[in-house]
Amino acid sequence: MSEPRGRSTQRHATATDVARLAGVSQSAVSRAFTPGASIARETRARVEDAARALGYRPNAIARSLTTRRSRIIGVAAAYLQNHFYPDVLEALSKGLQARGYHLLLFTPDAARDADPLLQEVLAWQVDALILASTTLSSALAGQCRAAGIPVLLFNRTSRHADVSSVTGENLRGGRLIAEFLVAGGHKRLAFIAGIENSSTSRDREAGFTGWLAEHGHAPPLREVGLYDFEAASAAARRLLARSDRPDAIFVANDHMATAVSEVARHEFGLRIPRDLSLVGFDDTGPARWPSFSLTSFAQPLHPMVDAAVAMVCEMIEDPAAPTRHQVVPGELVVRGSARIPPEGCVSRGDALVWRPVQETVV
Amino acid sequence: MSEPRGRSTQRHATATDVARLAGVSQSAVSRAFTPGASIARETRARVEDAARALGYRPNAIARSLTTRRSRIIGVAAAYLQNHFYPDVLEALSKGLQARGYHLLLFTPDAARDADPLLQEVLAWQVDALILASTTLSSALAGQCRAAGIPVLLFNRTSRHADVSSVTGENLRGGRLIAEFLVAGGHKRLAFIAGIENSSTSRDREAGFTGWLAEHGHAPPLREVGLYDFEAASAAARRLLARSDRPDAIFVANDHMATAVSEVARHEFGLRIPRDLSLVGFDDTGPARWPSFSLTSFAQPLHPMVDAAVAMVCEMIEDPAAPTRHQVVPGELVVRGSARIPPEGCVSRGDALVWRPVQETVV
DNA sequence: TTGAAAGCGTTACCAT
DNA sequence: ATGGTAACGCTTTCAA
Repeated sequence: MSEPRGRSTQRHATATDVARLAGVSQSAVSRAFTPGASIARETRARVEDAARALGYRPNAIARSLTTRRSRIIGVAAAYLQNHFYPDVLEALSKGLQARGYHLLLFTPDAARDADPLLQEVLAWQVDALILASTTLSSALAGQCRAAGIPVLLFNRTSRHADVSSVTGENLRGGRLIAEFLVAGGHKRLAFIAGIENSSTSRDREAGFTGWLAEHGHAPPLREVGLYDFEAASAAARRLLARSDRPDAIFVANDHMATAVSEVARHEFGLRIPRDLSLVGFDDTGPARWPSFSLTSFAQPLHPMVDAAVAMVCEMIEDPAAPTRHQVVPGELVVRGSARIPPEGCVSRGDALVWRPVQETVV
Repeated sequence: MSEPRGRSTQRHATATDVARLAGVSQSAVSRAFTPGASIARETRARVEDAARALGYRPNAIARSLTTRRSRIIGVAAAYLQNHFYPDVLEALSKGLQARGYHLLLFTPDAARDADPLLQEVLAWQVDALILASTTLSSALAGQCRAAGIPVLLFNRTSRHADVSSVTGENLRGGRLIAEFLVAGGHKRLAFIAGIENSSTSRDREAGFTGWLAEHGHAPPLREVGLYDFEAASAAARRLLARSDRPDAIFVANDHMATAVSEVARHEFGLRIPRDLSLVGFDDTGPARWPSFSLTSFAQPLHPMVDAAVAMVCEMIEDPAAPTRHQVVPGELVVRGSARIPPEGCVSRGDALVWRPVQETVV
């Protein structure tokens, strides 16, 4: 071991090493690894041989420094307990990897405030940032935009900052669910919200209560479940312990809806949907299992992720592009957790969905 | 906009800009942002003011290039459907972020083979790689080690490559479950494996069948569930349709165990644990909900993640450190999905765990 | 098509 | 304690 400075015996081969071995210039090596570059067929072959021999791979970090594009996309995610997000993360990662991007994970720590997270995001020169966390203040989004980093909100929007977003049909879903429950003959409706100031929960609620109000129904009872399993369980307990217990609950997402289902059946001995109808939102994970068989407004994963990938790439290509709010259509998937109205169900693929004869358009 | 070349109006401030404004050298700026550097209190203050004024943050990419440490840790994850992994990912990310590392996500695509993934991992100069995917061949681990990158296997081991790992007590868990089921008076046992050649499934099975053999019991029936919800459901159907239907099934993880529970109750009308006992492994997610109330050998998330974080950091500090296989102790959490033996249950915290009077040591 | 050379934004090593 | 300067490994002009 006569190496004077290497901390590891394994010194990575660099483009210069390859150039020396191939008998070409270092620039030629760079060209050999640049898709559209002008290089002679034979030169490329020589470089490739040498590279193989040395186990050379272009250093992505160095490349990022010169190209000023990191090909890294930051993703701030939390609440991975909610099954929707891991699925999103996996699909996003695959989609972006196919386009040569990688996801750098930022996990907001409730203990620390958002600022250090912002600093880290900025430090890493991410090409874009995807916010898939309801928790994170929209302030972060605004600051990144201000710093010139394209930001995409996934499954949420922001009314303060002017930031692009991909969401499901939160408003329409809420309306449809109201109509569905009323058509099912329910008399005492309730809503369990997620986090109060999250756009997703607000929109779903607005659709729900909006439709009810427009059609002369009493406003629903209301509790807050904070998108959390335990908090949603507690909300359910409060609701179900009332003397005027609701006969139908719309829960702002499936994750909380499964909690409500558990409490209703196992703690209150209620039969679903005989004693209580339950409708969720997302149509993911355990909600589909027979034990829950949840009627739920679907947020179609792949269309949403595809839209997100396309938008992110577009924003990177053209940072000046105008903000867009893409809403991906879903449908109300009917299963066994809520009483089924006499009319309006049509089978679609392997699922049953509900389509009111004449949907009231907002 | 007279800027001739900027693609974005927002050009990031560099250390040179800050130096100019603060009236110091660029080296001084670097020192101001380097924790242990020797710099006068007053100089640092001047630099900090200037930095604040310009919105300056050291460029992590450039830093990585000179320090030859990216402070990025690659994590290859898949099967995020299994609730255990999202939890792991979130905890790992938090733990590493606290130590100044970030996770770069690599999602193996079943369609492509592992080689491009390796190339990408290498290109990114990750400081270490955590493999938290049962799918990925251990070949990847070996190649990374060969390239001088510290590799840590999480929730799996490899017998081919000489790679460090953090796992739960797969072997002991399997043995304990065998003992538990026999003590519960079950006569016809079955095992549902994950992926055949995954160390995790193999070890759990080896513990299970090993104990049975040592104590003169017939070998269990066996099916393969591939760690997949649908495949596990199918395995359960095959098992439960037999004329000599098992009276207890040990399923290699909770994710599959919930599938088995669904099939047993909803398709076969079996009552659990009266007609069938079920034991899983992991003690995560839906398994804890009343609907499943799964008896399961716990893999304690935080101890495992803490161990992983510590080991990764250690490996980065000292790449020559010997391989270590850390086994994090767990215990058999007793709930309602399996008949409870007359003796051996002790309450521990808010859970009931099973401790045979005199555990047979391997 | 090719090679030389100038960055990219840092850190690290020198002298001072 | 400080400033000058040489890397780090690459892409990208610019001439040839």
